[in-house]
Amino acid sequence: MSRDFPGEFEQMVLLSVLRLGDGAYALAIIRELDREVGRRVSRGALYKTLDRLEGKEYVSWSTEESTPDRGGHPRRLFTVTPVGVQVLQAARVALFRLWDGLDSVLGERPA
Amino acid sequence: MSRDFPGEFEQMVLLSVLRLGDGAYALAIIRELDREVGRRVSRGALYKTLDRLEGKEYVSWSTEESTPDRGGHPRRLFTVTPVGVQVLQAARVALFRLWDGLDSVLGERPA
DNA sequence: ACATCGGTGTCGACATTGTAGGCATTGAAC
DNA sequence: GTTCAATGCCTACAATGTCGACACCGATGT
Repeated sequence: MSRDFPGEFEQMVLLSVLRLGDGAYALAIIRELDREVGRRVSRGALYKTLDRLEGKEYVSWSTEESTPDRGGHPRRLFTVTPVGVQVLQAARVALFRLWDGLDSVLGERPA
Repeated sequence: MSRDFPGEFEQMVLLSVLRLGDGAYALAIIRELDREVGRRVSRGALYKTLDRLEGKEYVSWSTEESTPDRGGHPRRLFTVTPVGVQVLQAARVALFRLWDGLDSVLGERPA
């Protein structure tokens, strides 16, 4: 029984994938989250979430073709599916609705 | 080991409590969530979340003094603590950061 | 009186999401 | 050929999300 609303972390991961464009593989996502919002997560945590997002068809992926400079597994490059984008839009709309009128409490909208 | 980031639903509940001001008791919150973002939850679900928020000291409450017109337990009136407000602010800033630059994908910011 | 109903809050159980740490693989560097 | 770094994968556990059933008590009917 999948919810309509992605979890808090799922949402951030989806957004990071969007931001990274073609470079969205796991380690890059981790760095992005750390850089942008100071969120530190382990690889295991991230992969788990990515797998779940894949299960809900919010993301899909393909392995990188170019030979990995440094060995090991090839990178998995993620992209957000149209459904994933929809869900993000819906989540954003919902939050804006709830934030509306609360500027005096929460402060001005961040730039 | 409490996280810094409130869960997705926790956040919405906190926002609803803020919106409702003094009228923030459980049933009102449920109606608010349904009205604003179309989210339907049972009372059990909500109380559980409110209790957890209390545990983290993001909300506090007091029972309504005025005699309840219709019997039963007195209403619990919730308020968001300063810490709760802080957390909401932080969450909002984080999301704004991640949304930044994605308008072409997510569409214009909702009013 | 008595049963019923409607608005409350409470509890116990289970599903989903969040999180870490350790293992496996392979090329490069020494 | 040993070590190291960059990957991905798996198992286990913690936190959050969710419901349904229960208990309480005033009002309202009968």
